[in-house]
Amino acid sequence: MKLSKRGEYALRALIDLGIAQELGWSILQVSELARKEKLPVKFLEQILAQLKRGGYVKSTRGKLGGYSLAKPMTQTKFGSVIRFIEGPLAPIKCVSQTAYVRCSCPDEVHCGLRLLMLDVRNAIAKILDRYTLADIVGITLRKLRRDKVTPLFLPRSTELRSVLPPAVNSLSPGR
Amino acid sequence: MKLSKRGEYALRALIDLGIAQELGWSILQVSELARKEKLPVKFLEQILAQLKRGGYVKSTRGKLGGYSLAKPMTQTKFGSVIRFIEGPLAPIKCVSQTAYVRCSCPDEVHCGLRLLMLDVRNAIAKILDRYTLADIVGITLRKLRRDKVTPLFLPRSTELRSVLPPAVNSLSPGR
DNA sequence: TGCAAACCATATTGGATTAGTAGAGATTCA
DNA sequence: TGAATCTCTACTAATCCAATATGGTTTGCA
Repeated sequence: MKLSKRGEYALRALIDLGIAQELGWSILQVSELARKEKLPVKFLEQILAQLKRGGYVKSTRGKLGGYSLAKPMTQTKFGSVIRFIEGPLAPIKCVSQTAYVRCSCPDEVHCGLRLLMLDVRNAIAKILDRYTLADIVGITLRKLRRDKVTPLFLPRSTELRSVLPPAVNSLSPGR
Repeated sequence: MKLSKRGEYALRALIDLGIAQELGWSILQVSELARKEKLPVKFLEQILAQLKRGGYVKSTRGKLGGYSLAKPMTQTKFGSVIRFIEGPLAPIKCVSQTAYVRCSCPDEVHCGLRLLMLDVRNAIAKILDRYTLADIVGITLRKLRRDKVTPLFLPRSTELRSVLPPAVNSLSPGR
């Protein structure tokens, strides 16, 4: 029932890009993302390239380049991303809705295991196909604000710092 | 989110042993189990040995030996078996109830991914920790009877056949 | 123009896991 | 004794995982 590191990092990156976007950053560099989440840069690079091929992020090259979200956060469902990175959500393929394969059991119709795993698959899909990046980014930001924590995307050069949205350290503190 | 073959075969074997028990067989041989489910004998042998170490089945050696369930079916929860064979149910360790490990993210409390995965973990655990072998065996048998299908554990010797419960082919046909 | 900072593409690697296979040994019943 | 069963250990081929390595190409700017 495991999410691979690749999948985990992909989701982390998307959420961070979402938070950044919400705070007014148009773009984040791989190095910045890697530093914030403490991930290996080159591995994350690969993952972002994959996410780009999947249409979840877009990139601009060259100096001042980086990655940003390719579409509205409400349109990125976690189920979709995880299926793209990891494969079907279903624990066994004979209960997958998106990648069904008949299993080796002699009588699929009366297979109790199948019934159980179908339940599990549905429970997973119900969550992952409902929540979008917008939901999680929203929740995260609300929690951060409530606890008065500043989400930090530290720029590395003074030039960049001057482009930061001025209100970063004084976001409406919530209730 | 995958269940390994090892895990799948383990659950299949337990369900079959349960069905057999319910139909009056006291014991099943590995070879018989393997034939019914079309699994590699030697691999299944290993798995059953593991299930025995976990206290889920018991064995008797020698001729006429085989495997049977070690405890009442109501006491074998699927969550327990899967944890034993496969490890924690949680997609990432920082949301595992039984095998928590802190993850590498900088701020666990405000991690949106964690929140999402916690939801997934709970949904999985809710199902797998609720259903017992008794439930699934019961459901399977009801379905088989309703459709008038005979669950076959064909004995290979005539000696054994004479010990079969006589009512196998005339189980109460259900509604 | 040149250079540094970014993304892009492909190959390689070490380790772990998966899904078995192989073979000899121990136990039991007839 | 012999056949049928479980038991134990070792081995393996293939795949996947999580990176790492290397060398590109593109772009902004001094």
